[in-house]
Amino acid sequence: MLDPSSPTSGGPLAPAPSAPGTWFLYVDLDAYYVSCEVRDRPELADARVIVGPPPGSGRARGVVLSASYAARSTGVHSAMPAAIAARLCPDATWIPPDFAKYERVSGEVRAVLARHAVRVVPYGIDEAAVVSDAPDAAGARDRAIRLQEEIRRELRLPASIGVSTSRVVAKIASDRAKPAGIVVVPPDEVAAFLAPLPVRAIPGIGPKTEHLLRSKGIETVGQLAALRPSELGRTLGSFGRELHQLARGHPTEGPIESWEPHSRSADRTFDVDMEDWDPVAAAVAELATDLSGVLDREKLRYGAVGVAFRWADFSRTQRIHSLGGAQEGPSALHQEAARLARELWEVDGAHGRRPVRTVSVRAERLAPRRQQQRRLDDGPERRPGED
DNA sequence: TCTGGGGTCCTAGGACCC
DNA sequence: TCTGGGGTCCTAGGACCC
Repeated sequence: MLDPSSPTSGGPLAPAPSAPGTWFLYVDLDAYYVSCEVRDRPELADARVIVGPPPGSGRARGVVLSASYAARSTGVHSAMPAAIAARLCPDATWIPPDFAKYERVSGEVRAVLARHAVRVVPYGIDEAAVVSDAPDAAGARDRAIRLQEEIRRELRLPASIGVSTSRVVAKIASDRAKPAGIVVVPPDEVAAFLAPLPVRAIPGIGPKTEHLLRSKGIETVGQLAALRPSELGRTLGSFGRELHQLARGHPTEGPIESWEPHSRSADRTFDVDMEDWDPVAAAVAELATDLSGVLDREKLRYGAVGVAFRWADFSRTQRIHSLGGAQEGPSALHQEAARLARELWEVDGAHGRRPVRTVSVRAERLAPRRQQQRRLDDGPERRPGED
């Protein structure tokens, strides 16, 4: 339910307990997509820029992916519906996203980070934890200053950096460093640094948990620290206990482990909510084909297939089916996706009486394809010609 | 004037087995 | 004739993150 350290892509679940002298430099690129675009169009440097589907571009639905700080001053923020952003900031320059560019630049950033790191652990396209050895806080700060300067000079990108001896504290510090700053939190200052912050500053506390805590009169991390651990554990489970430790200045983090993807999915939102089965079925088939291509490229097998519908009222329903063993190739994916979608449509959607907004096809329980270890396979193997 | 696309983790109930 | 506890798998839903 509550997730203290959910990575987005390419990162491990939890970073390492620091060996003596180990510091985390948590690097967060400011307004990343916008900054990538401004790099190529310097005349927009201080302008109100929004990366997202330009209003009136034909994409009927969409959200702001990234907004420049000038645009944010009008109230625009990431994930805001594009139509609302257009009203708040009518003179914005809109730029359609170019994800290939953002991926490429992200790789360039990682290369720079690697020069200063024992290890670089990416968390999504625009964040990374740089694990670095430094004698003390001053040494770690010097390294952060050099890093930030190199990213600015060589890549023309602004970055904020949080520095501490735990990953989660470094991340929280990087948020406080925005834009383009550096915040260093030595280990003996963690509790004092966190105490005045709103509970939302902690990754894993979102709107729901914030509301729940507020209903108990808790608004700051310092107030969290003052609670009895059992109180927090009762309300928030295992996350509550970790939260309590963190609030008191003792972040608990597991070791960095090698990380493999657990699922891959493909989604499509229709321009208008669908009340007919045929276009829904066609979309499911296309998504299954796309997804199958992704799994092929990544040499992955899958052990379960899921389909989810987001309905016109924005609620979501999903169906997952376990295949009883790892499969590869498109046929099981197509077949199961079609069957599950039909079931959702007929049972949960009452044959179109609940129009569908978004369809999503997912492959789960991924495992690398293995050529040479058949004995160890725990599921049915597909042989040539079996389809 | 409404809400993308891609992910992770946790919880909980029921089935099933020993 | 009635009732254990433990473990695992499956499925659905919820919260959160970039």
